[in-house]
Amino acid sequence: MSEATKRPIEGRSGYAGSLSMDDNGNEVTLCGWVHRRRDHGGLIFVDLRDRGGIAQVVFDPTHNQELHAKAEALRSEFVIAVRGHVRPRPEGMENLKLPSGQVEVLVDELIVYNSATTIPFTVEGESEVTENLRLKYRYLDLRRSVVQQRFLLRHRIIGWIRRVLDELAFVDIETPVLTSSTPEGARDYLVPSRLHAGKFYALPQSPQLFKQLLMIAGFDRYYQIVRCFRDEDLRADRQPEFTQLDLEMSFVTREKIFSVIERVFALLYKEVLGERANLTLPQMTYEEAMQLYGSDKPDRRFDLTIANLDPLFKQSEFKVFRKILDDGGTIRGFAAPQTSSFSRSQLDKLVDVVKPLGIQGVVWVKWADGKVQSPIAKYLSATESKQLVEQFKLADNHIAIIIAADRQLALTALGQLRLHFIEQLKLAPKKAFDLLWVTDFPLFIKDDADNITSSHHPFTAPRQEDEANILKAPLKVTSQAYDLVMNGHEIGSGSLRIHSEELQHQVFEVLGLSKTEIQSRFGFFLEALRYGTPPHGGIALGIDRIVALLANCDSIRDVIAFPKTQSGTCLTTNAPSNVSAAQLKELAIKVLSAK
RNA sequence: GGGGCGGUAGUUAAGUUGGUUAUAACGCCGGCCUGUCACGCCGGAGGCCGCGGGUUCGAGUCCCGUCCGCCCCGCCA
Repeated sequence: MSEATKRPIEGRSGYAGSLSMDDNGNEVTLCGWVHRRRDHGGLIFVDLRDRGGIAQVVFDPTHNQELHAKAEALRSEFVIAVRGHVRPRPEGMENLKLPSGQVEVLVDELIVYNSATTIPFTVEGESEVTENLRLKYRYLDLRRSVVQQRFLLRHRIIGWIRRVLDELAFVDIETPVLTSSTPEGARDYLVPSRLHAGKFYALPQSPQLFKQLLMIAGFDRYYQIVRCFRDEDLRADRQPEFTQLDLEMSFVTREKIFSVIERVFALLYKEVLGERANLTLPQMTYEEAMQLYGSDKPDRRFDLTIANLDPLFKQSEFKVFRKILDDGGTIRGFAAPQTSSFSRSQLDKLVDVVKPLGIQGVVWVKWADGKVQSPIAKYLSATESKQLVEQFKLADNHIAIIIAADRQLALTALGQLRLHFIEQLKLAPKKAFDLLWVTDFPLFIKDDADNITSSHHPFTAPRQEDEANILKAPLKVTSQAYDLVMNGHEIGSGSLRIHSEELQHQVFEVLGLSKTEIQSRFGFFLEALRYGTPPHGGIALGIDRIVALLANCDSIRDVIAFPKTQSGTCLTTNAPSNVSAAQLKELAIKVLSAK
């Protein structure tokens, strides 16, 4: 038994990373992991790591022979505590890379709480380890400083959100996780009910109806940072369970809701950028966004906006373009600086991205050596070429992409190509973050099977002037829905809600629900609307996406402690897993096939 | 459901037209070293080349299937 274990160390005096000259001469106790050991035969240096960072601790045989011998057995990731005195490093031996690099701790006591076998990958730095290994050993991955920083940021972001909303008199209320299926469009996760054989709970895709009921109850301002579930295929920005800031307000205008969110983001910007941001975010209608960016979530950090070329080609001799126009189609395009040089065939290939959309007529035009180069160059008149160059302000070696097609198709395709070119040409964004509101979405859209569905969700209010047209011309109705868009990602979505039973019933009718269906699924809600429902509205923000963007991560997996893989499994725990026959029997469930 | 990329020591990668004993770096183990901080020097161990089949005298390499991971389309308001 060493001296140390006879006199147990009682708690740490602080975090390793925060040691500085202010602690000079003080006795400190540090607890953590052996980050690295440098054994000089004589002196042994150990980088002790904890949540706060790293401090160098020194074992000197001339100071304590026994302790030095003990330190020789230390290895990476051993869990230790040391007590010792802080002293300045010798002249010229300071480590400027380390915040605590001015000082070190000469150790008087050492406890080894636990050894560690060689870990699968190093905790040090931003080592490139494949993600499946990182996820299998996520608890080791989470020891790494860069990874830890993201979760500390996430914690601070959520802290700011709660403080702002608390200040604005919002009430945090929890809603059920075991609930009934609500029509958010996505597939539900189902939970079998043991007490009601054959019946299922659904995990919430959002607490939509509950928060509206809370408005009817009179809470006036509600929020919740809440887990939501959607059983759909995964992506870099989509996980089956994700965290939402869900909020709802009564007696409110759209602008009031915007201002609450803008206040939140002012603080988040300050947290991340250290600067106070503009409190009023720009707004753009859905229509404008589609026209200029070919997307309802425009990435305005880049120019390359889409232009309408109909007037230019109105009188064109080029039959292909003329025919499209005569058939009620449109000709649109955007221009891009060609930062790297692409050959004809490379340009042809770049444009292939939109083939799956069914676009045939994608045409590139390159301005080089004072003339227009393009597969269709010979069909264009001199005036048309000249106007094209002028309209797009084409400088040398710039390119323009033109699509002639049905309006919706042309815009969506150009929107995709625009993003594709930004990526391929490695264009630099104009700023780090761009936030805006996209407003005035259509209330309904047609799906592939030509059915009418809600473009937001069925509880979204139409514009007041459109209310009368709901049943007559539903597809022409504009909603009071809005999205919050950051750097081309939808990070929030909300609306003013319907608060009249009659209107709500009409919307269900438009969606093709029968009277019985409406009654059985939403009867409770329609009834609730009868008992004095205030006008209300709200929004839900995707916390994972926001944190990922602010932390400059490519995937929301990087800001979720234990995320799922693309096939929905958890590599740390191996979920989902088999259950016993007894469990299934209890739930009255028979599994038809299993892998 | 579909398209693309990847899987080789503990880790990250290289591995040519199929050809002797599958390389390197880091890590690991042992030795030496009193001012290092990516410590240094010397030595050593370490392989189901994702898995299964096929072609071949011979497969990490070619073919088929399959599993896992990632990106995307569909899907997800």
